[in-house]
Amino acid sequence: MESEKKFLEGYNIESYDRPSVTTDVVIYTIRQDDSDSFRKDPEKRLSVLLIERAEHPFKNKWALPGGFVRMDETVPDAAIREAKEETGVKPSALVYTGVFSGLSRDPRGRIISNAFTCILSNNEKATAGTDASNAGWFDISVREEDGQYILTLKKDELIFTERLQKNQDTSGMTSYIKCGDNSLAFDHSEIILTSFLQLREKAESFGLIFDFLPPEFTLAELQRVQEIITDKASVPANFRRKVSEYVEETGNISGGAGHRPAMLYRRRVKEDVK
Amino acid sequence: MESEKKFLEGYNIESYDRPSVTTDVVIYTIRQDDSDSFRKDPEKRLSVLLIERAEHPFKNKWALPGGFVRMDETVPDAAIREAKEETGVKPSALVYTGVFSGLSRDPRGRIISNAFTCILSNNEKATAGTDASNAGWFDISVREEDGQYILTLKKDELIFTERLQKNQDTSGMTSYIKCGDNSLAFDHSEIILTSFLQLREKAESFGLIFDFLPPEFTLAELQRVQEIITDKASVPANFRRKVSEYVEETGNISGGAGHRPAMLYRRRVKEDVK
DNA sequence: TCAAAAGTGTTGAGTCTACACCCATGT
DNA sequence: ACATGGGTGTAGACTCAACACTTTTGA
Repeated sequence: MESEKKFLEGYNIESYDRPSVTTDVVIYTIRQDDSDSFRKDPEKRLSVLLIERAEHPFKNKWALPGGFVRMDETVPDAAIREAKEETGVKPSALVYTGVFSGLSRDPRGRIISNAFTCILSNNEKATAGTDASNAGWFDISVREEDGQYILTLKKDELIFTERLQKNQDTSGMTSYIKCGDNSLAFDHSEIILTSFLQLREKAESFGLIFDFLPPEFTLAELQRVQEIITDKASVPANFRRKVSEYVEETGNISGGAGHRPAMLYRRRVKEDVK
Repeated sequence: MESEKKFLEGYNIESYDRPSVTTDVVIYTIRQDDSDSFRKDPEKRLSVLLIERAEHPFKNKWALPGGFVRMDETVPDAAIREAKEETGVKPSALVYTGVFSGLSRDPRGRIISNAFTCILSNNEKATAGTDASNAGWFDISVREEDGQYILTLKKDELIFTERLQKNQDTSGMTSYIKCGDNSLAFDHSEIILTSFLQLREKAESFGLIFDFLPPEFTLAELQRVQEIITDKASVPANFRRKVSEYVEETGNISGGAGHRPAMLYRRRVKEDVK
């Protein structure tokens, strides 16, 4: 097409006002304390990676890993790059979370962020943070109280609590609006809540829970992951029956844990015909 | 914070290379033919709004409504504006669909699009297109054939067929890749497929189907909407029982069709305690 | 020996599907 | 009258939560 070629030669995209684009990543993992009893499973907690900002804006506040999307990478690639930079590990389960584009979400100017959720399996030993930045895992919990969500992030003595109000605009878009002041940078508490609610919903139907574990795992480990995320206990006998359609036996046996060894399973790849 | 203020004064966001941001909107409605029998329900079809591009790039190709996000509006607001411009009506059910950020998706340069799905209730009489643009409703259907999705869009004699391959990258992001040449502009066939699969999944669990109908409707109408989208028939007796938790009676009665009048229902607002 | 977890079996409640059947209407 | 959609009832299949019970290990 000759005329299209000519059009493109005359077209300069730089000549229009436009926003900047960043990506932010909510990285989850499950951490455990050292065991107190030799037999008992150590307590495990769902955690999110945050970074203490070394530079303005929001200097010294904690924020999600993230940054500007480069000209030569897609948005998901940028998210993977950010996650790898902060943990040293390529995350699994990159899931799209949403756009965050409030007009004053960033004091530097008009910046639109595309947020992703991803998961680090607990056998990868991630190095939280680079030399340049101070990073840390925060235990996350969310509870609902008269229509508001209360998000709590906790790392040792550092505790952030944010109240967020669910909002449906006239077109049916749902978003979450902070009540009160920032304890996290930007609108990151909204991003984290959005991401967490997505994660919890998927985990209830056995989605994303496999990504927290190594390729081979016991059903009890898998059940524990689901329970930690959804905050709902289930009966082992029932869990193993419901999950059976998603897993298959490896033939290997776990051992060395003060009790009867368990069959190791792997995730079932395809939807096999029944 | 004095130092933050100073930082921001020295910060010029314009000095960085950055992509442009657009939004594209997949607008659905359900259309019906004129009735052939006085009694029988007219046949209904799910349709998507497309616009024939008047300008380069992709001049004379059909594309989704969309455009650049302005500096003074959020991304969802831009989507609502675009939808209103092309239909004259404010759409309901704006749902986030995804980011599309392939490096060469737009010949004008690096452009990232955030796509939305929205729905026009069939009682609004939308005026497809503005004076400036040629717009039209295309019947949409998707079928699966040995692992590929086949998307068909049809308006009178105009028929577009696109084959798309499901792709999971190593991080678990799923996307759909066109096989063969473009019959639609940009990567819009991928956006439409992504949107449609989301719509169908939600419709199966009674999501989004209400937005195709006026505020008061009969259960048969609602059932028809679900059947059109999911392409699965259900038994009326069972449908009405399953849907009962999402609706409530209005007390009004429909009439004037060649058969027994039906109770009109509305969407139930809250999750009432049982 | 025994605490802890692995794993199987069973029962009763509830849900879902398919089908049979009657109702009300406008032409 | 009758085709068409509105609406209720129900038997059998299936699913699921809860609980009882046996097995196997390492210290």
